[in-house]
Formats: sequence, C-alpha cells, structure tokens
Amino acid sequence: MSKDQINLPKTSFSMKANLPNKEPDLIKYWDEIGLYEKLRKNTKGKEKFVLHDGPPYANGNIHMGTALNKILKDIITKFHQMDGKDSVYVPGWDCHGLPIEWKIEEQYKKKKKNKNDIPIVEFRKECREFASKWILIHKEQFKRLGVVGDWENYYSTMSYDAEAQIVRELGKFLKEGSLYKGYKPVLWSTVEKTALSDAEVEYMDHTSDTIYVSFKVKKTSFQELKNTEIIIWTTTPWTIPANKALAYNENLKYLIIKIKDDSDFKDRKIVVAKELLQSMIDECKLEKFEILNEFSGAKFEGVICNHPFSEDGFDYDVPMLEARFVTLEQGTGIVHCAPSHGPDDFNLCLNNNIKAVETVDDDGKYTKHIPSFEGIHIFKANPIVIEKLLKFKNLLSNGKLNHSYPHSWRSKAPLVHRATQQWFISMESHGLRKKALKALDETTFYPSKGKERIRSMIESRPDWCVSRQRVWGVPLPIFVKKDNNKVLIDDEVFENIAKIYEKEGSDCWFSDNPQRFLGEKYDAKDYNKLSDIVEVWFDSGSTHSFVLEKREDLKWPASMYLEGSDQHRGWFHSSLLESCGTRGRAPFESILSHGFVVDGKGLKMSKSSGNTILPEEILKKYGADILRIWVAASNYAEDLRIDYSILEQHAEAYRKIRNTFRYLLGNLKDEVEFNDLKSIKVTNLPELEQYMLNKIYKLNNEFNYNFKNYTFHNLYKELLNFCTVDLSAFYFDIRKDTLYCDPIDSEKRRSCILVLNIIINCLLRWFAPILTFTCEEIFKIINHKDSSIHLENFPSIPSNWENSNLETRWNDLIKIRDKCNISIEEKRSEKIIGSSLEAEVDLELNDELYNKFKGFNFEELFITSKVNLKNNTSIKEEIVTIAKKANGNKCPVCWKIREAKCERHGNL
RNA sequence: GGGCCGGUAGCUCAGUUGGUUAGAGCACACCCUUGAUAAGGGUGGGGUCGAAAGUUCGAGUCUUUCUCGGCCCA
Repeated sequence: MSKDQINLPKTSFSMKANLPNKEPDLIKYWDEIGLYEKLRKNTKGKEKFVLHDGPPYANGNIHMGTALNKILKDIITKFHQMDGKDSVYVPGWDCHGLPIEWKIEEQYKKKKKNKNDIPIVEFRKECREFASKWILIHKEQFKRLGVVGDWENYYSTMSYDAEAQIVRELGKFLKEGSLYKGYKPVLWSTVEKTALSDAEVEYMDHTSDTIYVSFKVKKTSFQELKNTEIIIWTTTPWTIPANKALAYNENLKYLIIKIKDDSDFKDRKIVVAKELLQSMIDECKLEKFEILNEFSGAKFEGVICNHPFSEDGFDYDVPMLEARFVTLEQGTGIVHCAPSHGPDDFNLCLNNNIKAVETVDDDGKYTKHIPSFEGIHIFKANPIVIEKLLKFKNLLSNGKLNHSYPHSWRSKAPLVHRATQQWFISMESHGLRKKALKALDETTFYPSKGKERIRSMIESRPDWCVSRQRVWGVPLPIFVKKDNNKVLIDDEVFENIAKIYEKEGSDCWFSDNPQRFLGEKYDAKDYNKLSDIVEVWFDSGSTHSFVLEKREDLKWPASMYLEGSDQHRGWFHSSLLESCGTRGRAPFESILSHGFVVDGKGLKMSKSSGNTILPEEILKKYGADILRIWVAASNYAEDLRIDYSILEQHAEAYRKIRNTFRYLLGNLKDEVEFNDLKSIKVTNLPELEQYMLNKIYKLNNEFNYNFKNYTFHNLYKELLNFCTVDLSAFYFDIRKDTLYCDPIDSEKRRSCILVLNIIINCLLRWFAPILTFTCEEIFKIINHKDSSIHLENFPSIPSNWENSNLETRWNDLIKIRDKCNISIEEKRSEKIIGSSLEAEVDLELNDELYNKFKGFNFEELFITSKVNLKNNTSIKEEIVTIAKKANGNKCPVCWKIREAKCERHGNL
C-alpha cells in the first residue's frame, strides 16, 4: 500500500544491454534516417574538421589494430562534430601492390596456369576485382564498429581518378627534375627474372663456397702497410669480379703477419683484424706465422689496393673505405664491396662516388662491364673465380659454409643482390629534405614524441626509390628517347595520359599502342615505353591530392592524419614527401599516432603465440560499445593491452554507466527535457543542487581540456568517476528520499528533477562519441523524432554555475560525511544497526565547523534518521561522530525512524 | 647492432618545476540493503614506483648501467 505513495523509478531502458543484438539495429536506423547526410546538412558552412583516412590495404579481415584505428578516428570525428564543426570522414582503401598480386598468382597456380601466359590486362582485372571484394567486406566490418562516414563515396587508390592524379603528381617530379634514373641493388631471382620484395623472401639453409682472398696494397702513406696484402672473406665468390672497394672499421685493431708455411703465400705479409686472427688461421690451416705489427684501423685511410685479377683486365684502383657495418662477427675484419651486389656496399660506394653499374643481367649473366666474364652465369662462376684466384696466387683458402640464405618464396631458388635500373626522387636536388623538415616543424604531433621519430627518419633517409618491376599498380608514365636516352618531359603528354586514365583506368598502358599516349607531337618509334609501376607508398602518399584537394566536402591540408606509430615510416612519411615535393608543405596540420595492440602481458600478438583476439569475437561477446570503451580508456600514446580480463573490467564499467542512465531515466519516467541552461536561476536551487551544477561545470572544463589534448583516457576516467563517485554513491543516494518520498510538485523535488534533466542531457552528449550505440539507444527513448544524439552539440555550461566557495564548503561536508560513515560502520559490524536510516548520529564539531554548519540538514547528507549537532570546544579533533540505533517507529513511506509521527507522511 | 618509446597496486590510469605516511576508479574481502535489485550503499586489505649504482639534505620524478617489452631500421 505504501508503494502507491512513493515515486519509484520507471523506465523502458533495460538493465541488460544485449549490445551484440541491439547494435546492428541501430546501424540500420542510422541508414534509414540518413544520418551521414543529416550530419552534413546540420553543420553545413561550419568550420571544417577533416580527419583524412589513411587507407588500409584491401586484403584480409580486420584485426584489433584496424579496429582500434577506426574507432579512434570515429571518436575524434564525432567529438569535433559535436563541438560544432563540420567534421567529415571519408574512408579509403589502398588497393595496388604485391600482396594482392600474390593472391592472384596463387589462384593461377592452383589452376595450374602460368602467370606469364595471362595477358597483363587480364591479370590486373582480377587484382582489381579482388580488392573490390575486400573493400565491401571491410566496409561492413567498419560500420559494425559504429564508425560513421561517407561509406557510399569512399575513395580508393585504384579508382580511375586516383590513377590519373598519380600520373599528374609524378609528372610534377619529372618536370622539376628531381625524379631521376639510377641503379640500385635489389633482391633478384634469376629464375623468375624478377626483383623480390622483402616479404617474398624466405630464409633457408644453403651451402655456399667461401674464400679468403688477398688484395695487394698498391698505395699507402702508412709505411708498415707497404708490400702487404689485405685479406677478405666472402661467401659469394662470384661477386669478386664486381668488386670495387674494401671496407674496414677504424675502431678495430688490425695485425700484419708474415706467413712461414710452405705455400703460395710463403713469406707474404697479410693483414687481418686482431680478434679474427685465430679463426682465420684455423680455417686457413696456417701453422707457422709471425706477427709483425699491430695498428688501428684508422691507418687504412687513403689506402689503395689492386684487384686480385688486376693482371687480367681488372686494372682499376680498389680503395679502402671506412664503414661502421664492418664487424668482428665473421671473416677478417675487412669486407669486400661490390656496389651492385649489396645494399651496404651500394651505400658506402655511393657516398664515395663509386657508382653501381649493371654488372649482371636479368638472367644472371655477367654483362660487358665485367672483363673476361661476360656471358657467364653467376651461379656457374664460383669455380671459375676460384680457379682464377689460384692462378694469380691470391686465394689463401677456400671451403664451404652452410648458413641461412635468402631464397625465393615461390621457386625456392637462391636470390642475389643485383643492381637494376630504378627511378628515384632525390632528397637533395630540389631541397625536398629541407622542405620536409620544415613542414614537420609546422605540424602538431599527438603525442609530441612522434615528431622526433619521423624527423630522424627524414634527416637520414636516402633518395626515394619509386619504381617497381611489377604489374599491379599505376604505370610510371615515362618514355625514354631511343637515340639519346633522355626522358620525355611534356605536360601535355602527362595530362593526355591522365585524361585517358580518368576515363578507363591505367590498364591500357600495357595493352594500347604507345602512340595513343604520346599524341601527335612525338613518334612512338623514337621512344621506349617503361613498363615499371609506381611503388604503392607513392599511391597512398598522393591521397591528399586526389581526395582532399578534389572533393568539395573536404579541405586541404587535412586537419589530422591518424595512424599507428609504424606509419611514421609509412603513410605519414610518404604523404609528407609527396606533398612537400609538389606543394611545398605537409598535407596535414596535425598527426596523431597510436601504439600497437598487445596482449594482456604486453607481448606482441601473433597466431603462433596464440594470444590473438579478433574484433569479431569481442563484438559477438560484448558488443562494439565495450570495444569502444577499451579504446577510449586506454592510453594510445603507448601500446594498448587487451585480453578478456581487461575487457571484462571495461564491461563492468559499462554496466555502471548504463545503470547511471537507467536511474536517471527511471526517475524522469523516460521524459527528458532539454532546458535552456543559461536561464536557470542557480541561486534559487537547494545548496546540494547548486553544488552538483558546480561539479558539472568543473567536469565540463576537464572534458574540454582533455578533448583539446586528445587525452581520451583521462576524459573517460573523469566521466566514469563522475558517474560512480559523484552521482551513484553521492547525489543519487542522497536524493532518493526526495525523489521517492516528497510530493511530486514540491520545490525540492522539482529542483532535483531539473538537475537530473541537466545531468542526463550532459552525460548523453559527453558519452556519445564513445558509447555511440548506447547513447543513441537512450536518445531514441527520450526523443520521438527521427533524430540522433550524434546530431547534437556538446552542452555549453554557463560560467555562473561555478561556485568555488560552495565547493570548499562541501569539501568539509564530505569530510564530515566520511567520518559519519565510519562511525555507522562500527555499529553495523556490531550488528546494532543495518541500513544507515536505522542510525541516529551525535555529531560534534569544533567552533569553526560548528559555526559554518549550524542549521545544516545533516540527516539528509548522512541518510540517517536523526542527527544531533553539538558544538564541542573541549575536544582536540575537529569532528567527532557517534552512531547509535535510532529510537522510534519506521515510517512505512520514507523509512525514517521517528519517535513522533512522520512530519511528511503522518504515519505513526 | 642502430633510432624512437615505455615498464607506478590484480586491471585501466593520475602523479605539475625532485620535497611531508605514492593517488583514483575498477576488481577483491567483509558488512548493509532489497523502493536503481543479475542493481545500490558502507568499510577495508593491496604498490616503495622493472633492477642496480650515482647526484642531492631529500628521487617514482635527474644521470649512468642493466633488464623486460613495443614500433621502425640494419
């Protein structure tokens, strides 16, 4: 009967979330109401915030890293939208490149077809279809995470527009003259006659010939080195004919020894690193020798040697060069360098003006640049080299070595480093490095440490190699004149190619008559058309040009690029270089980078360790909002840990938040008003309500501060603490009495209802970017139009809600309340009282506090039936509380214990 | 091996320019409540700050070394 007299909460908002089932319905709802279009319409003309999507590769299901990335992007996009900006998110995909090529090749293999028998255009068509298929799959997976964006008009690097624009971008570098032809060693398979990327390389055991070779010192300013020979060790004898230099380390100690054994080397003086002497004499089976001298590597400076085949046409100088990569791991401490056959060799020689040339052709045969070896296959050259070394008495020893060696992923054939013709964008010729470094200074980094990371890469990176000898990509739009080897540079031609691509894509480059691209100005007979394609980082590095610049709804530069920290060398890097090269500045105003998803112990996730979690599993078990809480609560500046116990913790927090909303809705009976916050007369409200408004004011400041700094984990913590500490355990608990037991129209209750309205409106908006589904679920309950919480703006909290005097006053009150709770707890453990309403509290305060709080309603604050306040000047402590069992009868309505009848409900 | 970054209670995170007994929420334990009820309230036990050395009157907070982990490169 008494239940009729009280106002218990009532709501249709269920306690159980059932997110995995509910979320897909909300996605449908957003589609139905056309949320994305509504958003655009809503903020048309407002300041733009453009988070430009870094395109994921259109291949394979999404993993935790992808989910993290997309959710973070969505959270930020929504924050800015609710902050009143036109925050446009256009998702994109990276489509060209090797991984897709392999997949298609594999498919051919299964059908027992040879890739080379398939016309390129046919092959590329299948690549395109493959990428398209994955875009559709990804799209659904991303939408399921709650990500809102222009899913209908996404961008891709394989769209005709993109391919055309990439040609125009390359044209700019060609015209400027910073795109040049050079040679560079790549891992090459002589079987497949193609270059391989790192990912196509498989390391397997291989038995190599090893040789110790001597190089006679020809010129030196260090007397001791005269008439000595430098010993090198190598596992690739066939590279000796391509030798151009020797490398040493100035920090190592070297020895000159005289060999006494009876052999070709008797009485010859050789040089070897001190620490490698023992291993060398063991392997070369030297028995008698004499150490003549020890010296530092620095003495090698300026030394010139003879090539071991100097009598056979190899009559050039072989200089000794200082290099850090020379170590004491193996060999002799001096390394032979063939710039065409190793990246270290290449770079060292390049820095010393020794150019790499084409020493070996596509099939693996020596070219005319190698005297007396021309036409010989390198895999057959080892015995010839060894024989020749013996003939010239320059072979100290030879043997075999079984070691890990790169092989082709497919043919399993051993690979070699081979200098091939490539196209580079110079970092120096037109000041690209300088421009890029300046652009970084003009960019804001979240977290700030990202700037240093990319800066050190830009400072030291070599020229950008943009050519690839593959088929699935944008063809390099280059014609080389046959008679003078010059590159054709003509804007009209580039634009002509771009126009053709815009209509039909770039497949035609491989199939159509070259004359079509050249137009009428040039004769195709005079030119060679390149068949290389552009490396994919150039594709994605150009997205700013064919997405940001081309679309009216976006802006250039982007407000933000946001990716995993690996993209400092990836997309951030290539976009920066492309844009600085063509436009002189970065295509972004800010960069936000996030860490990697690791397991609960902080270890890398991998299938082999069995510690992976798929987003799909989480969505099925918890729902996207839990995953989104995980993103918001984690500090993305570091690596992000995840496992089921961590998720369980966040799910628990979610329940707390959900119940906070449920309490609010229940007491508001699902009828929420959005009040004009400015018109609220704060001073007319009860003190507790004023205090809560002050709390909201403070929270709003924290919220804004953390939003501006993109520190969502702190922002989320503030919101969660507000729900648990300030609302659930404090305000809600205290106001239950008023809400349930006071007359509906009483001023106090109406004030409370007003504050509950304010709280739910604020919380809904603050949480909406994170709890994207749950907030919409609630908004649908309280709002009957076809609307969305995501169309709302963040509340603007009036500054007159701030009340620091009240805050100080209530800090004291809360201190007193805590003391009171302890004294109640004492009696509770003695089984004297159960609920706090069964308690009567004697509260003694010192002068200062007593004067402050004389007449204050402590009953209400403590949620007890009676409080006897006394001023006690004799005690040392400022607060003393003693709880005891209250005497009297329990009012069946408000449950307070009264000796007389209840003043509110009149019961005895 | 190099570059950058990190290791604070079981978990997620705070700890401003070095300064009193290192904080919060969650989880946990115990108790209460049964009018937020597969909810709610109260109290409480947990870290010596990855390890060691150093600078200092004083270090989680500065320096060095080591260790573990992450990304990138070689």
